[in-house]
Amino acid sequence: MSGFSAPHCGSLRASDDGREVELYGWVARRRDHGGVTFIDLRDRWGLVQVVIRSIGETEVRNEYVVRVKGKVTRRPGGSENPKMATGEIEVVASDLEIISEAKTPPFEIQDDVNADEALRLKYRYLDIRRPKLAQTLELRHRVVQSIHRYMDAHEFMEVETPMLLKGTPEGSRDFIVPSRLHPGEFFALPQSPQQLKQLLMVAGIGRYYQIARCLRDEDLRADRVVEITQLDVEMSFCTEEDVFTLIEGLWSKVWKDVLGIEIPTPFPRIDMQESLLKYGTDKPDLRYSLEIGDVSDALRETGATVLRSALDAGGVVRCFAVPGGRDMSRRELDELALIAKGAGAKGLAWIPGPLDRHMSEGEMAAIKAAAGAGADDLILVVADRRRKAETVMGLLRREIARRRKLIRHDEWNFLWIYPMYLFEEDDQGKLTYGHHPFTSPWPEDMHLLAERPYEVRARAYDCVLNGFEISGGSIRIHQPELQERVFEILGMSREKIRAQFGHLLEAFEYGVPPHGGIAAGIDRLMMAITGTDNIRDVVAFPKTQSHQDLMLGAPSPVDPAQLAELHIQVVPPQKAPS
RNA sequence: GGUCCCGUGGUGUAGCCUGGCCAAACACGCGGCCCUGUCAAGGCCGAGAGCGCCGGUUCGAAUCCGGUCGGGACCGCCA
Repeated sequence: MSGFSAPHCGSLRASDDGREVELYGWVARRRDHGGVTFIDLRDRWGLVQVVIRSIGETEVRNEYVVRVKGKVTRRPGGSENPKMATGEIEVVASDLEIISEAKTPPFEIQDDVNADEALRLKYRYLDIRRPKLAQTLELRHRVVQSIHRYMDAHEFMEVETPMLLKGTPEGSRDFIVPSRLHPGEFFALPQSPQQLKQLLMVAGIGRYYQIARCLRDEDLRADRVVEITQLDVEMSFCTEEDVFTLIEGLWSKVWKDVLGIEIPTPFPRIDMQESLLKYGTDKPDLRYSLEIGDVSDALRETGATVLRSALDAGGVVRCFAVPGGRDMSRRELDELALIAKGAGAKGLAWIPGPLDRHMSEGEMAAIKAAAGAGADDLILVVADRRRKAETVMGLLRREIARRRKLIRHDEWNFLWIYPMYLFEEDDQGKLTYGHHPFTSPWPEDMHLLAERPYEVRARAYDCVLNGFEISGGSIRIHQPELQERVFEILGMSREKIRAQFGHLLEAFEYGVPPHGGIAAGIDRLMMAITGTDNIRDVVAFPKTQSHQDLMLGAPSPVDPAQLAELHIQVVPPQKAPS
């Protein structure tokens, strides 16, 4: 018998009683009682207890790989272990062979051990032996399989797109790959198959999907990795309502398949601007309320100079109530202020607090009303430029929810951010696109394009789950005249457009169907499903914040000959004089 | 590009603020011995770090200061 046909350690049950088996696995734990020794044998499917009595020397240690022959037996009455899935039975060994010995691992292979993450990443193959991580990977597999079944059932065709693409100066920074055959020229790795999927629509595929790897050379966060996996979808002759229905159906199916849970559809929709105002983010977590209010107008004449000066500079004053927050210590408030300052705020005010005596009764009442504050509540107040105030309030709102345990953890809170807006203001106050330059405006807002572009709604949408942006997309522009107008408003030159999007625009001259789509980040989806706030928990081999693979030791220098072949010369960074 | 947090045996922590009582403590793990029903097995014994690295202050540094490396969180960035 080989290990392939052998039963799994973790799969044995009382119904296997009496069965002669051969098991392969790792020694998870050993309990030596002198005359009898118990071994918990582990494989991907779980643990089973092996009983060893008088079969000679059994010098097995933790993490040894062994083969055990024996008989599945019901445990003696009273010695069943209800904490183990295999706890009703045990395997009485008749033979044990050590296949491979093992050094003591650098950390204990146990779910509750909280070893340093760098160490876990270096020995990721040991980390994955921990049942929790192995189960997360399996869950991820089942989610992806469910997605494939659903997309296939709806007649979407999976088409693979190239990994070596043309670079784009727009959007995220590209990872580039040198061309050996074309000195000085480079490919770019895909940030997403965006243009290719639109070309597939021109090609008449109609319904396309792909579970695609995408790479973005940007600085990392707790919910961002360099190499992301996304479900990429595009379809022809569709409206946003079709996309909503498709994706709501998809998540319903996945939740039912994988978690056995019915989720209610359709999902609620929230206007992007409303989300930024009320929740301080474009991906609100509505498993807790803590709604933010604006009190800018009520404080125009206030005597509280810190607030007044922010307003005079064109900023806003925002606030929200911390339920029962009057019990917060000065120390805790200082910590919150530190968080606010860390996010770039000038400061944090609270009521009741030192600012009270500079404000009129009317102003205080307005703030209490806007925050919806009760008698025991404390109100947090931030005054700053609008975007900064939103960021800071969003951050504080999340922090308060965590600290005061206001999150309803049993809830799956799906929602659409819709509508979004076609244009945004960049740091220099210049107009730029909100989603991407092919996003279609709302037909009824066309008259605003020239005069009030910021008010033009976009046929773009994000799907948010428990505060994670799990997908986003849009209906694309397919009319050349409209596309040209949008480029014009964005101030893009004809040459720039030709160089970057020429192939797409040319394709559109050969009969383009109206089309739209969406991309869903599988990594963030898995974060929401598993309830982790660390994206590395749902990736088999993640990189660090500084893009390093601690296990492989990548990136690493390459041989000069290899560089020469690629016509590349390395210029070491200049160390700045200190 | 910026701000902040962390770095003590194999692992996780305590000690650091308020320098000497620390040739560093506790738990787990590891090694040996005992033990026929444990399952975080138990009992006894034992080994294992000079406190990420470099430099400074001091009679004296894990503890204070500067730099540096590594990890993490956040702002910017991520169409």
